[in-house]
Amino acid sequence: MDPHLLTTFVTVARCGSFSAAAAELGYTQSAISQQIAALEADLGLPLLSRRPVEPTPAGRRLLEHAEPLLLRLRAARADVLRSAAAPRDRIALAVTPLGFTAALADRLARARAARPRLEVTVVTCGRERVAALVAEGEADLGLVDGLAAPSDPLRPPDAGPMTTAGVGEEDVVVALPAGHPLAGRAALRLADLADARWLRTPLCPLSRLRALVGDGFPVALEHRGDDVRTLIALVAAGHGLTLLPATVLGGAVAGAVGVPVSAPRLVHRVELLHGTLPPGPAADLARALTG
Amino acid sequence: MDPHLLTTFVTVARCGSFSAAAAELGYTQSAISQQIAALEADLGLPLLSRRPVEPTPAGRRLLEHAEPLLLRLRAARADVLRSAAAPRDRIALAVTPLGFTAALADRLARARAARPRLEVTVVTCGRERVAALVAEGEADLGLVDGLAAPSDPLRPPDAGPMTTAGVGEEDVVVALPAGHPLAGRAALRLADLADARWLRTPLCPLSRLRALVGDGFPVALEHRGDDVRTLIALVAAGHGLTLLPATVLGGAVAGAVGVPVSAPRLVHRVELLHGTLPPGPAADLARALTG
DNA sequence: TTGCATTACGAAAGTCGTAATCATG
DNA sequence: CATGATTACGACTTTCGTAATGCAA
Repeated sequence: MDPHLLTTFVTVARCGSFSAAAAELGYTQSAISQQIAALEADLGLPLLSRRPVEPTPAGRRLLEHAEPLLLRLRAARADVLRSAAAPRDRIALAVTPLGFTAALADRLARARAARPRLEVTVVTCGRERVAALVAEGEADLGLVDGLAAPSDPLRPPDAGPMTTAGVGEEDVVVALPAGHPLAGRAALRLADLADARWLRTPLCPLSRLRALVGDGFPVALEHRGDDVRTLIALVAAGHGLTLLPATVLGGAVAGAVGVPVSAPRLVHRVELLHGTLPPGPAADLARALTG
Repeated sequence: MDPHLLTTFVTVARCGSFSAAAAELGYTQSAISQQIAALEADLGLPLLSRRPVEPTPAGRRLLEHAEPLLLRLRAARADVLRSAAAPRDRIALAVTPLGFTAALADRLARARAARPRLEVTVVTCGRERVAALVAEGEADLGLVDGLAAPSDPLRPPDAGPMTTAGVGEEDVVVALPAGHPLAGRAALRLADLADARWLRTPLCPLSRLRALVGDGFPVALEHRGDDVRTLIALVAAGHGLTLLPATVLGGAVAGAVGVPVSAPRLVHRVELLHGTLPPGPAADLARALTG
């Protein structure tokens, strides 16, 4: 179970081909074949069926372990290296699209005012990638958002030991087309909307919604991507509903209306993610964001 | 960051000596020296100070990552192997001393009655070890106990992906010497006992208690080991207080008295731990224990 | 001097690439 | 057949053990 072989294995599984994986990893077909053979010999199990190249049941099981394992390995390496590195005046912030709220942007601005020389990079990406970037030390701090019961933690993806701290909670609204029969209501119960058609979007994962509220929430349309304006346009055009933070869809925006959720009590929560921070700008910024 | 080198590193760090680690791992002194050198070269950092052999700050950081990482690696391997193995009529159960309650023993007995050919092994050990045994597949099921707020999960140590399920909660009592001024009370508030002297014992971790109740609970005596009778004897002799499940210290036992805790609301909770179980005796037993 | 880590070096094993071979759609 | 995985084999690299060397109590 050499990580080297594991990396090759996940690449082959992803590519569905030995030769494609060889090209991607800069090896020859033959080397890949030998590595997979070595891994299979080590475990005493076939991991891939050939022609077409697909993981066997055991291979699928290994895949589930391998990715997070390799991530943790990179994270450990990065953390040790970082712990010995000199603090730098460059900060990288990884944020989910709805995680970087106006309030947090303000706090960041105030913190920067006190440290004018501080270079800041902000990267927007999905929650798993945020966690991975923070774990691997590519980002010093991460901001992930999600639905939660009030003051409940978010449970970000496990990418190794990491500190989390809530940095903001705000109300949640149902995004409805302006002409929707319920658009005029003062508040809505989510249970009453479980049979409506919903948008599947990374900005509001339906799986999370079902875990918090219950079954239902059938998918009307899938939206891939980060852009909130696209999402609101889809809602406005009646393709389906979604949930958004109240500050994002305050009143009526571009043909969509946000109606507060009265039950169950839900909040849009933002959490700060970081590894063990050495004293320096990153730690200061973490304090500033925590408020 | 080869796991092989990592294993060598943690062994050397634990032994505090290259030669002792060499003996333990079945290598020569020279090989160990070369492996540590390779790891240090890979990270570009000194990890051990020599004479005496002690981890450097970077080495300490690496140690924190290495142990759980290696555990997860073994766990992944075991899980893949297990997923492909035929179900066997032998079950191993890893339990913490207070995790294997009478109620659970009964459920186990009933489950065995239905499957007379089932061989069962029960291993008692600490919570980390239970988690590790389950993760590595040495045990099919684990039972860990701990203090928690009612219906709150226990958060067992992270040893890889694992399913947890509550299998029992019962009240908690403060164990007091029979002659203690408070021994006659119907109930006690823990906050009032924060200044009393407490026993440090793995059966009731004070760190957990402090996290749930607050600071205080100074240590009067440390007890290492699993034996509840020893613990009760220590309480009876006035060496300090501890918390126990109500069924363990129901009335007065051997000079100690259990007084219910009225505030905060705490329970002694037992959780079942297991990996993904293939259909078979282990899964059946898990169902039986869950009740 | 003694115990223990390091270095030098040769033997053994492992890993990769080239090229031939094999299997399957 | 043709595409793509496997096998054979040689070159190179890595890793270990033996033995000599270095170093601090």
